[in-house]
Amino acid sequence: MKANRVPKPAPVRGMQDFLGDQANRFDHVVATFRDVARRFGFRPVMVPVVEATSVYQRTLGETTDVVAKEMYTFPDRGGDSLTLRPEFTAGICRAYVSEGWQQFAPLKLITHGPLFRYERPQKGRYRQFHQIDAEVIGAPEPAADVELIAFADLLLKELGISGVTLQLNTLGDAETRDAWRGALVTYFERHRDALSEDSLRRLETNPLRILDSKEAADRALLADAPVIDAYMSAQAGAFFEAVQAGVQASGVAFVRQPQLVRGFDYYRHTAFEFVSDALGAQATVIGGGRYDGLVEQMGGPSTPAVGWAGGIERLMMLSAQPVAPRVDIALVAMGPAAEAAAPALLAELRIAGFAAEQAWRGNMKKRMERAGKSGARYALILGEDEIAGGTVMVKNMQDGSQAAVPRAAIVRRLKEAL
RNA sequence: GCGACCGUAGCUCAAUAGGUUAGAGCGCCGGUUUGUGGUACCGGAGGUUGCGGGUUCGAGACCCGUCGGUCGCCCCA
Repeated sequence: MKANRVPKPAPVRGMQDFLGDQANRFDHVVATFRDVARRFGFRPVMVPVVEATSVYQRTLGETTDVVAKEMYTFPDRGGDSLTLRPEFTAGICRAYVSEGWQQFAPLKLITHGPLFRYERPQKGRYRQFHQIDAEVIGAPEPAADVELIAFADLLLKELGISGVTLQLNTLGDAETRDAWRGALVTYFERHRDALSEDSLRRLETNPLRILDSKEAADRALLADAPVIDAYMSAQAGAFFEAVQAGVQASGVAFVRQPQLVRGFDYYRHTAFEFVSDALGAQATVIGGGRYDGLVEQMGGPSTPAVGWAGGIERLMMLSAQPVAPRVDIALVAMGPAAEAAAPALLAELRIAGFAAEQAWRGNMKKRMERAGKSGARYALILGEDEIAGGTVMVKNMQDGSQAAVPRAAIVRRLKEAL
């Protein structure tokens, strides 16, 4: 009889709970990321989930959607305006300046965690989502860009993800970008009447974005739109050449995508995205680029930097199913004497490095059932007979065979078997 | 913010064109087996059909509203 019905609680819109396979996949993406990062010599950095609103407002660009309508911004009890981080880079640069990390430059950093954007959720897009993130701060060399791209590429391979293509472009240096942008505006102004409604708005807010419009009307105009190469300064051109050569030499396949632009205002030079067509309307799995002016804009010294971020949920959707966490041993202890002896046996097994679990309740059948479901390789049966004889029954869960092993020899014997 | 589709046990779904007591599989609990899992058989618990209103003799099905979900637009990881 349910007296008072409490409505079933739901997670906040666009936020998810993970258990089982989902949680395993999440964990697997992060663990693989850490492992690959280690091979590239990247080190962890931790930064807050919340920053002063100004950290994002100024740097991402006032007119970008993230700043204009997607930030979780709220006043704290002291009246300061805070924002849940919508991306990693700005916060890391803030920390770099706050903590005087220039003394450690060049820094190769990784981090991961939740990000928040107030958007309408859909496939591969959530209000709380998670990213892995890699940044190189304090390196003007194209080799830094190359290494980051190789890092991302190897990560995808290690995750068993295929069918992803690397699109590479340059936005040039500040002069190049400005000149190109000006040419684009002039060009699209001339074709105002042919532009889609959305692109007319983009023309005012972020003209570069017209380049990746999905509207057929817009796409028809793109063929003759000015290409950045025509406005490229010598240095910017040379830089991009070096990046492309390095990526190629790393054995990473890519396609030049001259219409690739990125969402935030701080990007300069290299811009890239690893894209997939298996994510519904979302294409980008990992995206990044160079942001040479950002640290300085934060009030720090002039500092070149590059980085990328990858969506963990998106990587989870693309990765082959990871193996479930391995359980070596399930202990089935029956009777008061056995249950009293269980902790010591478990402690010994765990200290020896085994993944050992114990069923806490039920009759023998139930406990064996649990042992079977846990996927344990061996079940250790400890009952009155074993206690009396100073042994443990070791059962191979694959073939069902079992044998009594002296209690004192148990760890050694399991080490031989596993 | 806009659009389309969808809300039935814990989960995945069913319920002829409105018609008795809303079913099944999986999972869970118990039994066949008072010390042996993965197979099998038997039994059991578990539902205000998202919520509110309306139409009807009668609504899980139809209508309106609302909340939630999914997918798409915008934008992005």
